[in-house]
Amino acid sequence: MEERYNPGAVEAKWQKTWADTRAFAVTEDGSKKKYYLLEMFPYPSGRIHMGHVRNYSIGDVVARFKTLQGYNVLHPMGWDAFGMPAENAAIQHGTHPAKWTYENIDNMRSQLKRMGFSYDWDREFATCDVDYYKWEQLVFLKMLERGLAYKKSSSVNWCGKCQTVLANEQVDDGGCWRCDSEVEQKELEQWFFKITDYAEELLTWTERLPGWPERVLTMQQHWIGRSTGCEIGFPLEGGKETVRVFTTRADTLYGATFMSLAPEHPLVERLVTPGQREAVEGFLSRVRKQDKEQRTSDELEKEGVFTGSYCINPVTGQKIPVYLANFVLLDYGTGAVMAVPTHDQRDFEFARKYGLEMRVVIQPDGEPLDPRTMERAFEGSGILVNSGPFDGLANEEAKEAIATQLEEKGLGTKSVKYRLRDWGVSRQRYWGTPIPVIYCDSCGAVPVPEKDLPVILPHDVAFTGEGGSPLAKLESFLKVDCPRCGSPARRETDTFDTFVESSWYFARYTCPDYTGGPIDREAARYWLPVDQYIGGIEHAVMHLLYARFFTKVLRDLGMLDLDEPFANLLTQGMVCMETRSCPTHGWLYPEEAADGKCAKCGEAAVLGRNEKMSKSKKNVVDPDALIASYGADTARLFSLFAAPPEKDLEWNEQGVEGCYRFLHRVWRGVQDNLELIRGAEIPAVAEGPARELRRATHRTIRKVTEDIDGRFHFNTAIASVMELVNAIYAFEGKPEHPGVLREALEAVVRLLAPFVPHICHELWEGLGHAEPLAAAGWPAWDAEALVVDEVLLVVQVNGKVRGKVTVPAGADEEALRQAALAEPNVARTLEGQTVRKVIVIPGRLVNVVVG
RNA sequence: GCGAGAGUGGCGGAACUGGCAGACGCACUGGACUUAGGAUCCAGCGGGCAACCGUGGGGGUUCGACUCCCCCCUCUCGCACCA
Repeated sequence: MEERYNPGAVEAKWQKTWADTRAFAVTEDGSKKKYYLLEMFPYPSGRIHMGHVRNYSIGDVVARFKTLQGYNVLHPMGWDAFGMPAENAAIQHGTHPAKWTYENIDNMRSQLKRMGFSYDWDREFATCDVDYYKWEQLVFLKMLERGLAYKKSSSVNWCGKCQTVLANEQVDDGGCWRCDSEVEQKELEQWFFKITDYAEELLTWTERLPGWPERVLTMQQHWIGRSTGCEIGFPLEGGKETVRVFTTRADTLYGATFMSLAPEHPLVERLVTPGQREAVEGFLSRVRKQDKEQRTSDELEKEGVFTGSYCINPVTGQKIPVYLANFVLLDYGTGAVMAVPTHDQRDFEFARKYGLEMRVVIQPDGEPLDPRTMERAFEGSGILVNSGPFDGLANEEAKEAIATQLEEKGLGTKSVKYRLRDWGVSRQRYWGTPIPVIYCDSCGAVPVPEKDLPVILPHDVAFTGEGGSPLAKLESFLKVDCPRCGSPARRETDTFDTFVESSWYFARYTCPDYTGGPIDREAARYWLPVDQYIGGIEHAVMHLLYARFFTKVLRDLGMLDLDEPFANLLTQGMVCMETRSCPTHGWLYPEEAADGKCAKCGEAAVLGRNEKMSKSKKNVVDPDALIASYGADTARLFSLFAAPPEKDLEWNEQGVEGCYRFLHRVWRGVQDNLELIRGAEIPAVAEGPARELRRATHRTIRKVTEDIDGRFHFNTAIASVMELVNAIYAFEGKPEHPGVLREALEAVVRLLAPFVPHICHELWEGLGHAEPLAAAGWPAWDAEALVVDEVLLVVQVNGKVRGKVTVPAGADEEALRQAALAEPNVARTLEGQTVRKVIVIPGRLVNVVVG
């Protein structure tokens, strides 16, 4: 063991040992309790960033802790490798997406290895490996058989100049990010997964996931958005057809004075009268120019147009006009809304704008409502009026009564609707899993037969960023014989949304080399569910909901015996950092403004807020530089110590110094006492300072154990070890109890091992242990050493601290009361006052109430 | 706009079920050691002379509120084709 702490040498030594011995490779072992720890796998963007360092440091603490506790821990790592950035790199720099991706993976793998994370690298895979995505194609075919995958028309962002589909992210302020021309909405036939079939199960299971943060479950519940209501048919005037609407407010039916349809509603074409055609066309072309972001956010001006047609309110018999409205969505409910302007704010604004009739049907207590003077819709509860036989009913009761009568008369049905929409998985892009379907002029869409899988993503294509997917231009890929009739046909050129790959990778880690199907049920039965899943809060809804959905699909396809994939979830906060900018040169990297001035012009740099690290804002910290100057252990320690995992982490370089200093301090503490403590025995009984140190040692063991296990309060766990180290330094110079000192130092090394594994393994070896630290297991605390004789009692008068008094540990309430009242400062405060009440909380405080 | 969170010294944070607000670390100040110190060790460190005042702002519940309730402000995340 070297005299001075040299992280570079220590870390290289242990990383080599771990790699050579495949220290973290695991297999199914029925004799041990399993623990599956998973962090969300990274997208191979090129280099790891501080968000990765933090995420994977958090996971590694838990993995190493559980391993030390004796669990058989599966801790895998891989790559979420399909996606847009690879294709963009190809368009901009001519690098093939595969080359770009695999090179990035090589890079990032070595960076992760340099961090000393305890991964079973034998299980590594990338989702762009054929051996991964071919199984996804198989799952798709099974879903197709079951009707869980289907095709329908849906709109996409379309740049007419580039002749290509744009992601929402590629639309800047309504314009194409590459050519800035106006983006339009275009209807395309696309593949969907029927996640709505699972809406009810996904919702009810949110009640059975106690290991998930409440806020994530709440967000998912709202996303699924179950609402009970009723579907009502409004007959078209002079026709046989009815327009079906869904409403949760059947109680307001008598106040429905017009109807709003989604612009994409299938009846639109038939409803438009010749006189209104021009107005409707104009409206539709404006709506098409609003991208999805705008349509779904409510920032845009409520706008609509009259179709020229009318339908009949089924209970009043009144003829009501049918409008198209930009805020009505085809995907939700029936795509048609009965409009009640007096009791719905959106309908109110719409009616005022177009001068439509308003009728009050619910009266609140007090001021009667008058449609002529109302300033906004009344959405509260009240008593029904103008509602025929239902007048006088409370509106909540009327919901049920009206719905029941509609059912009896065959005019409507009670029903449940969800806000959740089916999952569109088609992407008009190259770098993704090819969708295994063939189109034949006579047979239609034909699934690729299982024996013909995989449909391999071809390598040699041209990337221009224009004219749609490169696959569509590759004859050798496109041209194929129809598997059903043998006549010339063409392949599907769309690829899957990359969320599909990340919806089942956790299951593939249990059997990455399995060739009999997507998942080896035996391996999956042993390892799944994931005991602890860790990742960014930004995935609270979409990724986590899709993964839950996919698990249930795989279960129903007989591929997996599991209802929910993740038993416990930890969502970590963002890593942020201050931004700096120069009035003339814009954003500056930290090193370009080291002295508070712009390195280019000397102008004072403007210090911005803490923001999520991003290349565009130039507020990034390169983990490599950090590791080079301080080592991986310091980088890990800081990212864990600076904030609790679920909080956003604000980066500041000075805190890193403190962690580095602490590790030096630990090293010296061991090094300076090596001679003294060699072979020293831990005494059964100790007195005075030695007893205090033993108590501190065991208190720290308990604290760290409880902080890691389930609570994930790593920052306080580390703080408590720092306190123990301070106690050890204070104890030095009292060499009469070397055994107590040895016990304390060894506790520090063992407790820190999950956080800073390299230095701890080295120190453990230096302490003369033949067995590696991993074999020593996790330390237990000795309840006997924790016993205290005296406790400090806080004495308050009217809730304000007036004194403190030391009392025997087991003193009864009366003794505490006496001791409190006798405390000199308390007694002085109480002079001349009447004591009304004395509240005694044993072991904590006494509050004397006077007045 | 809708949904979900967060806000505590100069800074990051602690206070677990309502019970000493500010643990631990950074920064800063002083001291020791030293040829030297940007190393190390020790000590101090919310504001105020004090009574007291202090957990984003305002109200409430309670013997007692950072913690519970109501209103408001600010910031962060998500909003279905970024992953």
